Parts: sequence; C-alpha cells; structure tokens
Amino acid sequence: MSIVRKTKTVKLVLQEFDKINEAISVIDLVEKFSKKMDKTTVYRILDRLEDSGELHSFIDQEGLKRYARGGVNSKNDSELKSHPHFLCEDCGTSSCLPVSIQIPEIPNYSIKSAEHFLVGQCENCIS
Amino acid sequence: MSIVRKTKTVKLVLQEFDKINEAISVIDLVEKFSKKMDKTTVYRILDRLEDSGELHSFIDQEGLKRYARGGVNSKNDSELKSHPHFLCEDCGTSSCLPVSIQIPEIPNYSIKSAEHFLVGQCENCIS
DNA sequence: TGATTAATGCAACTTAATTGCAATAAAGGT
DNA sequence: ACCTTTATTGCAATTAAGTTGCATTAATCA
Repeated sequence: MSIVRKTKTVKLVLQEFDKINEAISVIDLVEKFSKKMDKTTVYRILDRLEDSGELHSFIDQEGLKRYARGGVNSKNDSELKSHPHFLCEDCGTSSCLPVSIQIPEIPNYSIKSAEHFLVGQCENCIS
Repeated sequence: MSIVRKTKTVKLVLQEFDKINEAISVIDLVEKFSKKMDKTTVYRILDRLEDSGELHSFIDQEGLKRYARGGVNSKNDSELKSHPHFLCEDCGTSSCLPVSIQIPEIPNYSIKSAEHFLVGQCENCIS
C-alpha cells in the first residue's frame, strides 16, 4: 500500500479513467500520453494506483494488461463471486460487467481467485 | 484447418501432451524441447495443432500462452457453458477443470466466447 | 523555506512471440 | 523405390510489452 502523491501525471491518468469508464489497456494509455509522460511513468503510476486500490487490473485474451476503476474483485467476497471483464469484438472497448459469476464447488480444490473474460458485442454494437 | 504432417517434432509435442495431462505454457515447451527443436518450430507446431483441433489455448493470468488437449471450448455449445482453466499457486501446474460455468444473461450484450481462469490449490497441494 | 523522499525521464535491457528465407523432409502418385 | 510437390524446419533478425538502474525533479510536511 504505497503512498500515492497527486502529481500532474497521476492526475492526468485518473482524469482519463473518469472520462472513459472502461478497462483501458496499458499500451493504449502509453500511446495516449506519449507526449505528456514517459511510458515507464505510465506503468509505474498504474502499478501504484492498483496498489492503493483505486484501480484493478487483468490480462485480456490477447495477453495485454488492462486497468479499470475500482478495487480488486471479490476481495472480501467469501462466496467467491466476481465480475467478468468484457471485450466488444466490434468496437474494441472493454468494460467490467455488473453481474456476478458463480463458481461451482470443485471437490478437493480450493479456489482463491477467479478471472472471467468474455468476448462478444456490447450494447452499442449489437444490431 | 491446415494439414498437419506427422513429423518427428510434431510427434514429440503430441507425446508430451499424452504424458502430461495439463495445460502447458509455450515457454515450458520451448525450454523442454530446446535440444530437440527450435523455438520457432514449437510455436508453429502448436499453432497448427490448435488449428486442426487437437489442442486449444488460452492466456493465463501472467499473460503467458498455454495449450491443452482438446478442441476449443464451447464450440458447439449453444448454452455458452465452458470449462475453466486452473492454476495451482503451490505446484504451478495448470489444467482444465471438468466443470461448466454458467454465464448469466446480460441484457443488450451478446456473448460469443468466455475464458475462465481460476487460481488456488489443486488436489495434490491442498492440505 | 528547507529537508525528505516519492516520482519521473531516459536509456538500456529482458522476454515472449513473430517474420523472412533458404534448406529439408513428409506424402502421394507413378 | 523414385520423383515431385509443398509443408515444415532452423536460423537469424525483428517486434512488442514490460522492467530496471540511476541521476534528476518535484510533492509533501514540519
């Protein structure tokens, strides 16, 4: 739980997450801020914001890291439900879906965390 | 659906999947076969075997690609159930779990595919 | 305001994965 | 068994995401 100073660059990153209520890939952010800050800085800011609980991250189906607002999923959810992450294959936007996915009991296995990644069409792109 | 010739190297890879009934990461395979074949060959063989339906792949929570026996999940499963992939945080083995995860209906969204990645302790490591 | 130390920029590096191309070896027909 | 076709392989070089070390800069707070 590192201390996060409200530097100019941190503010810019947070503003972006305010503006776009989506899960944004790191490379998108690096690209978007290429004139404002170094890519290392983007990576480190995201790291810190995740540490502090302002963002959470996941790896999408292409292996790219994405960040979205909010703390880690199912942190104090003893029932092990968690929200899925979604990617629209048409418009490319990614988001957290406000549903909970039930993980069945698996005999002799202990499940600590779960990540669900769904691909399909979002409400804007569905015909 | 490319044609897959039964070359020496292809046989070696398939033997490995016979021997180890797990989801194996590409880098593990590259390392394991470093004396037998080039890493490019490993990548391409896995590609072809996935194409032909003998293997399926997914990206684990570290962004590494893993392959396991069997065709793609939920290919002709209209109910959109699919099996989760599991990683044991103790012994590091990964496998397909023989349970089906139900994806809830999401209004105005169309879900085409789903990937579930669970982390915990496997039957051998659970105390 | 000054001291402390978190945060940044830059360059170099690591690692997974991809590409081009010439050489090799399966597979099928004769 | 041999020849032809073309899939497959090895090698070297390249791409792309992400990381690390370090000197410099700038928040924060007494």
